[in-house]
Amino acid sequence: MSKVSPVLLDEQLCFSIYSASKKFNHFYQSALAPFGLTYPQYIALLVLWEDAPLTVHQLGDRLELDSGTLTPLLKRLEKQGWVERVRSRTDERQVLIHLTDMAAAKRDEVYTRIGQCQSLLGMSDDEINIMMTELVTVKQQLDDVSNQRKIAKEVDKRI
Amino acid sequence: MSKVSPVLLDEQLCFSIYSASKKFNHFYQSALAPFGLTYPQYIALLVLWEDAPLTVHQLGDRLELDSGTLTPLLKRLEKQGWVERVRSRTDERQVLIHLTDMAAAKRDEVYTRIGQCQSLLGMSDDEINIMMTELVTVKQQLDDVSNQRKIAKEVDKRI
DNA sequence: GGCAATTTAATTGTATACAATACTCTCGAA
DNA sequence: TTCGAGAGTATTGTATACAATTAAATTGCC
Repeated sequence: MSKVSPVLLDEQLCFSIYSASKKFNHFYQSALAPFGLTYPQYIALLVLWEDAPLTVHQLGDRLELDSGTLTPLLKRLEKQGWVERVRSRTDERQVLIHLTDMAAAKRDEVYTRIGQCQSLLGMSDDEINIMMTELVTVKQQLDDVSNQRKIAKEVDKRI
Repeated sequence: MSKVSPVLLDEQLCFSIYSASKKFNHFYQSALAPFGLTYPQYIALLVLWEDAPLTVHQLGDRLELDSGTLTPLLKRLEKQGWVERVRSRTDERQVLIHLTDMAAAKRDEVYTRIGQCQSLLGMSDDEINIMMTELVTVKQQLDDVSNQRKIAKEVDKRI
């Protein structure tokens, strides 16, 4: 006759994170309005500004996104003039994502804009680092759990 | 001749949160697989289990979602037998979301399942509370900034 | 060298999100 | 009382996400 404890939305870490993620999305959408970029488009450009060209797969590794999401996203970025998608000649399976001259030219403008908008949040580097460290731990736990399940499934298959 | 500081993906709090949110989504999808629920469907049910019936608007306030997202989501929950959407008789504009008997009957089963899966994460209540407190602060900052912009726009209009 | 297994992108189908708009319904003021 | 403003929901259009499948290219193994 054990009583089940209720699950209350306001006590769920997942919902805090889900909600914060949506707010950040909105914040960046609005910060990047002068450039017409969405948040996922922006982080794709961030990675490319660090190290272009990259294959779709490499970009997906950094962003934790697959080709189902990236292919249409990159086509939109291409249409807007930020990137070029070029089929690799050494390996015809791969598509290399290059930055255009416009993207290179606008990089510092975007960096500056982001810096200004982030300063509005009034968070210290310390506060940010503490949260990121905690988030790394949570994400690691989530990965571990899902890997355990995958391994369990794999083991089941082989029996 | 001031140099613009680069914006590196791995140093962005937004990306940590975005990525954690996706992992949580996946974690719950998998935890709730026996019930065929997605994460957003699950949190809608959580709110309804706390306090049904609710109007679409009231549910949206709790979940921070609008009718554009909730209407189709609730139709899917209805099709799967979790809720009933009933046009209010006292105010024909409103639609009341009621839980079905099946939803009431399965509540404790879902609560139990979630409790078991969360325990796999191995996080203490303290750790969770600390993170949630920090997230509240971040979200408040994000709200403040976007409200400031809204007010600024409003002021501009009136000039 | 030849072919099965693997790798890489693209495609398909389903489910969020959300801005903008449309459509009812309600309520309050002239 | 009636009409216009506002509220509540649904719809439309665009952009993610991601599982599952497809298609083409490459690699590995004999």
